[in-house]
Amino acid sequence: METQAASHLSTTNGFRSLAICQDGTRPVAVQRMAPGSILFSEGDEAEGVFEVVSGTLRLYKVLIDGRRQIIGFVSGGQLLGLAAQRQYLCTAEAVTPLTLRRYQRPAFERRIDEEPGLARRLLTAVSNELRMAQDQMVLLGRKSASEKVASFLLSLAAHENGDHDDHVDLPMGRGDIADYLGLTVETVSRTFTRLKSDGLIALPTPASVEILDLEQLADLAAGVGDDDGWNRKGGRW
Amino acid sequence: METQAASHLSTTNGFRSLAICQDGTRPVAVQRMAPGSILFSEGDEAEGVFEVVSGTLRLYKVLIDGRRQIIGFVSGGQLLGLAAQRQYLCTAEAVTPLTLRRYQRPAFERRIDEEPGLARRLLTAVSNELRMAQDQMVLLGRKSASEKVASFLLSLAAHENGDHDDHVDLPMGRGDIADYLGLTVETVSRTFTRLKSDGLIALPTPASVEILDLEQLADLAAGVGDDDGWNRKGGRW
DNA sequence: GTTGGTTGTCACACACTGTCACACTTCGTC
DNA sequence: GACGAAGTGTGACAGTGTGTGACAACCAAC
Repeated sequence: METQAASHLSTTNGFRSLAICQDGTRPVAVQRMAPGSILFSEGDEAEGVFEVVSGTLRLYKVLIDGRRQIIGFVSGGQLLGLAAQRQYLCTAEAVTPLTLRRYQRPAFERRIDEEPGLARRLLTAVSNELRMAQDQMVLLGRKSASEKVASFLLSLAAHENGDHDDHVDLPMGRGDIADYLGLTVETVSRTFTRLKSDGLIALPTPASVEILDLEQLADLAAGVGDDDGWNRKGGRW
Repeated sequence: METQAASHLSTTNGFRSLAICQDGTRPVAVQRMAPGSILFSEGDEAEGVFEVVSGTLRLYKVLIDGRRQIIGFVSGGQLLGLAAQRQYLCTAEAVTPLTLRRYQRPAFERRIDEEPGLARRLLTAVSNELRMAQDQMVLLGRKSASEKVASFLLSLAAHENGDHDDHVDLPMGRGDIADYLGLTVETVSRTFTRLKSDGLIALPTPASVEILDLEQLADLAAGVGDDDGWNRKGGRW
C-alpha cells in the first residue's frame, strides 16, 4: 500500500547471525563488495534481506542538491532490509570491504506467516530500530556539535561489546561522521581535536579513538553542562 | 532485555480505528484529558496501548537541562504505545482536549501471538513509523529553517486527507513546532512571516494556514534552491 | 471595560557553526 | 623515490539562527 519502510536493523537483541534461519532457510548467495560500492539504492525494489558477515556499510538519503543524511551504520552480525516492504527507502553503500549473505524476500516473508514467534521477534527488532532513530532525532535536533560527537563515540563504544571498552575503531571517515551527525567535516575534525586536547579522548590514528575520561564524555553526551567552557555557556547551545 | 522501544504509530496504513480489535477485544476504559496533562512519561511501565479518538498529543524526549525534542504528533484515529515493550521511551502529553481508548497490554500481546496476520500488520505499522522517523532525521540534520517549516506544513496537509487540501490547522503552538523541527520559537515565527509575505501561505489566524502556492512550497521542502533569495544563497543552508 | 496571563512577533547583538582556503599526512601507482 | 589523489587538520572570516528583551494580540476572569 504505502511506500514502505526500509533499513538497518541492529540486532543487539535476539537476532545475531542466523537466529531467524535456524531451520535451514538457505542464503541464495554470499556476496563480497568493495568500499564505495552500492548494495541497493533508495527506491530500488526490495528484493532481498541481507545479513552482514563482516565489514560496515552506511545507509543514507540525499536531497536533490546533494546534501546527504546518513541514517545509520550497519556492521557485522546485523540484518539489513528487514523493514523494507516494497522499495528500499535509503541507499546502502559499503564503507569497508564487505561480506554478506543475501536471502530472497518472498521466502523470507512466507516464513513470517508460518513461524509464529518470528513476526513477534521482527517486531521487537524494528521497534529497537525505531528507538535508535528517536534518540538520533534528539541528537540532530537539540544537541551541540561536541555533544553529538561524544554521543557518537559512546554509542560506538557500547556497540563494540567486547574486550576494550575504552577503545573505538572508526571504519568510516570524517565525512561520514559529519553526515551522520548533521555537521560538516571541519566541525567534526575540530571537535575531535578539542576532545583530545581536553583529555577526554586520545587519537592514536585518525581512525582509532581511546576513551580516556568516560564519565566526562558521558556527561557531555547527555547534555550536562560542563563546568569547563565547553559550550552553551550563556546561550542554549 | 533491552530498554525497549516505544511510541506513536501513525495508522495511515491499515490501522484506522479498531481494525485490530474487530473481534471484540474491549477497551478497558475511555479516557478524557485536558491540554497539558500527561498520558505517560518516558520510562514509565508500558501498561497500555492507546487509540486516539479525538484531539492531538505530542511525544517528546528531554535532555537534563530541559532541551526538548518532539518526536511526533499523534491525532485522531491513530494508535499509540504499540512499539513499546517494557517502558515507554518518550513522554506523551495532550496538546488539545483529548479522548482516547485504553487497551491492556497483556491482552494485546496475547492476541499478537494468537492472530496470525496481526503481528505482520503491526510490523508494517512500525516500519512505517521508522520511515517517518528517517525522513525526520533528514529534516533535522540537513534542512534549513524554511525548508523545515515547509516540510512540516506539507506533511500536515497530506495528513489531513480531506476536503481542503490547501488548508491546514495547527493544533500545536509555535513552541511545539520549534521543538519538533529543531528550531526556536522566534525562528519558527519569523519563517511563517516570511512564507506569508512571499505569498506561499496565508495566516488567517496563527493556528490556521492556507497554502497558496503548493508547488513552490513543495520545492522548498524538497530542498530545491528557489530562484528567490530564499536562503542557502551562497552557502549550504 | 479593565486587568492579567499567555502566546505570537519583532529588533538587535552575539555565537556556534559553516564556508573558504591551504598545509599536512597517508597511501597507491608509476 | 617521486608523484598525485584522497583524507585530515587548521586558520580566518562570515552567516544563519539564536537569546534576550520589548511590544502587540488574544483570551479569560473579574
